[in-house]
Amino acid sequence: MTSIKDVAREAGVAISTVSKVLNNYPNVSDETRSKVEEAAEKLHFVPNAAAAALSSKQAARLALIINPSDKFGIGDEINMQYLSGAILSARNLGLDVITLFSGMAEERTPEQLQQYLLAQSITGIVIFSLNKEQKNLQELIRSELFYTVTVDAPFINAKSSCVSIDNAKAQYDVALRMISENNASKILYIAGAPNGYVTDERLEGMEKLAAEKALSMVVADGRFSERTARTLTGKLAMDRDAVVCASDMMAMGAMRKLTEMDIFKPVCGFDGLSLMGYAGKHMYTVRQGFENIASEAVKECCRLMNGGEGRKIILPHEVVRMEYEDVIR
Amino acid sequence: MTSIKDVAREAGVAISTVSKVLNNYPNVSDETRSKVEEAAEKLHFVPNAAAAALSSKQAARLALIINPSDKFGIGDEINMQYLSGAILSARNLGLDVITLFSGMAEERTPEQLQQYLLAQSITGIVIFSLNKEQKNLQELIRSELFYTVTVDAPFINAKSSCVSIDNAKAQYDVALRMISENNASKILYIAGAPNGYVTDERLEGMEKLAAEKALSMVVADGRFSERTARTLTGKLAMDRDAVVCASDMMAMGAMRKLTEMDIFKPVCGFDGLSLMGYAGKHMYTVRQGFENIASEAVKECCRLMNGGEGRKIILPHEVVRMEYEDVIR
DNA sequence: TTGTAGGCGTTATCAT
DNA sequence: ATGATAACGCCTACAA
Repeated sequence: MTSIKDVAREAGVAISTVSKVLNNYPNVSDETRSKVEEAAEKLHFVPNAAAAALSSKQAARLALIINPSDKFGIGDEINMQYLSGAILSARNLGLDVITLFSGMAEERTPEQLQQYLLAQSITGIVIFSLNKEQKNLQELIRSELFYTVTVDAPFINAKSSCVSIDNAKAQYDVALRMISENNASKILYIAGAPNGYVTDERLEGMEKLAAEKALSMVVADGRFSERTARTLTGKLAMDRDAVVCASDMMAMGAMRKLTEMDIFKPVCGFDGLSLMGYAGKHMYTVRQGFENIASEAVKECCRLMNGGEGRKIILPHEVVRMEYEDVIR
Repeated sequence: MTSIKDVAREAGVAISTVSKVLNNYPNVSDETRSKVEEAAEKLHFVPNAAAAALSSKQAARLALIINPSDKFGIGDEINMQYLSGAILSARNLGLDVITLFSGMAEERTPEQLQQYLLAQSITGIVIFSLNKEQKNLQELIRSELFYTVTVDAPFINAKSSCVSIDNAKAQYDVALRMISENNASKILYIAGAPNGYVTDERLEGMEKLAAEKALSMVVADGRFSERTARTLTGKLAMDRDAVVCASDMMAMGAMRKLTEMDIFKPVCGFDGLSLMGYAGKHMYTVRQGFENIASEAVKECCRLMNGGEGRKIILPHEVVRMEYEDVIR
């Protein structure tokens, strides 16, 4: 492993000079600079990240914490996009990244978690889909020991920002679209889980729509569960015109139940999962740009690390209809 | 950040003594040991990974390279499980991990890739679902600069092992099960992509079955594409008794086409995606334990790093039928 | 059994 | 503009 020392010898200069060249410091003659660059090139020099980190040149490390819902399955599409967007963005910003699953975070005490992250030289954390039950992570955010960015959870302080789409607006938009096209006025709204921060926001959007359009609305707690949504649909959808669901998985459950009952009522979802294309019912849903969200979250974390203030970032969403032909490859 | 120095002061011993205790060296009195352990506990001491790495105690770093097929979608379930299994396993072994997407690897020259990995102090690499077109990664393996483990690709040398299920056997097993239950003798086999290493193995298993059971078999190249499988089914399935697909996505395409044509023929897939539960046709498929595979791959990489020989590891598979009730939550 | 001291590869401060 | 040199936190002979 060739080190800065070898480069210095090869170029016939001091170690510190090499360091200056490598880090683009001023006060280095062009001549010396090119000499050093040549030597580095020739020896295939690669700076040692660990050593650089040790000597205070903290190449900031980010921890990405993703939240696989229960076991794995259809919804992982979302996490994969989060990861992809975040990792790519981090590389562009020259940030080192480690990936963690939220389980690892909640399994240990807040202190252990902190220490672990410190030991890993973590300076920033991006948490995807934090929910109200993850107390450890929340405490971590509040401790302000690290710069944190939460996706879909409203935590803001001096060292933390949050990013998400406008969930209320999105829920309003997608429901409005479906209701208008189908002349529906009696709605079953299957909400998300009480422990989800987006649940309230989406419900709020729905209530606004109901008020504006004088809709009759029944609200049920679907817990983001396909099975629960299916049951609820069986019980509550009979006298309704349409079913609005706070997630695609629940929309799938609702639609399936309706099909089983051999009646058709329009259903809409939320997230834009490919799975929706398989339903064959042209359901409207909200497409969130997960990769973009993750990318922005990482950038925001970077901004915080550079002294920026914590803030709330709202990203765009889009109402779409998922067709089989569009989702298959 | 509390360091080994603080622990030493707190325990009233020398730094080196603390180090010895922490690294389980012999020749430390029980008394001193417990004194140090107490101090470490009290101060929430966690060794600094970067520093440890610097001073020859190379806490090996692993790079996980995952291969998102084209864009994101249903199949990401697999990659998430790979990631989860690998990250968990790595943590248990005390390995540091970075996650990369294969795109990043193929975008740069082999040299750039090497340099990047060296700069990151990577010593081991686990590559999931490598295919024949990824020349950069293949060159990386052959260079023997790093210890590598490939999943589902047959690369073995002094510093690399491979792990996978027995694809031939698995294809044989699942097809046999379906064929027996349906008394099928004229088969359409929709194979995977020519650039996939598992494609040939699975075909081989299928050919063995065809020979043994004297089946009439038509083989088509489905390229692991749902759309292609759909087209092929339309063209070739008419006079067949059953359709065997080398992937679940293709099985979905085949089944959908058959449904559209309003005829029923048994179809089986390969992988065990949750999506199969939504088909409502009780298709057989092969469940691979992706988490377990990833976990074993990481362990194997660790073994290589400790001087083990490169080898081939075969993990178990299981023929299952995916039911809606089993996959939903 | 315990402590001392040198070194890992960089960066940063301060002379020169 | 350049070069010594002291950290950074830890490991490891080697000395006591």
